[in-house]
Amino acid sequence: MSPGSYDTPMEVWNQDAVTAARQLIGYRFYVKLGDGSLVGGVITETEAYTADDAASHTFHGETARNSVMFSGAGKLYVYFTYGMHWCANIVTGPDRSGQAVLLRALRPDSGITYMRANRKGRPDAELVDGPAKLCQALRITGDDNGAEINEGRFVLRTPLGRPPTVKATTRIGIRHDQQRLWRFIAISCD
DNA sequence: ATGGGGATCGTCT
DNA sequence: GACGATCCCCATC
Repeated sequence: MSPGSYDTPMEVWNQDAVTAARQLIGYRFYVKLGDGSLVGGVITETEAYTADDAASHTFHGETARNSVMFSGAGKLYVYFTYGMHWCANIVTGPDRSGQAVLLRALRPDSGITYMRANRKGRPDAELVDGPAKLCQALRITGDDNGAEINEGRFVLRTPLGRPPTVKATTRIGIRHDQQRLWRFIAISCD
């Protein structure tokens, strides 16, 4: 695949979560600040969650918390966990199928100063190397649950360089369906 | 370098 | 009432 031939962000999130999670590695995710500047970087780690997957919030059907995952692709699903952490997902297609891609890590390329301020005292290598750290660095909270990507303050863009090599492994922190290799990690990435 | 446990509260049974 | 799609600190090697 040559530069310029990437699927658009909308084409990516309209697919099922597993396909989208793999493809999103190398895409770029940002929050737009009030002054128009971007904070974020290259997506280097994702996980897929589907409705027939016991590890997913949607496995037991629609509830108040997970309703955004059933409300159409291209939105942000943000949930609160362990009494203190936020985690962010991109809802994928098919619409209303209860699927999403957890954003687990970025390689920062914009707004480092903002991320350092939100992750005070942490070395640069630990600014956005986990799902809750990512939300902390970009100040994503429950207020952002349901936000439409590329229509408001959240920006998803195609890769700049060559597509990365991607490795699939077991997902982190789950008890059920550990045999599914639905965690995707960038090995080499431009 | 690696591993165990505490923090902390919304969500669902 | 139990447990989590986690992180951080501290102990130990």
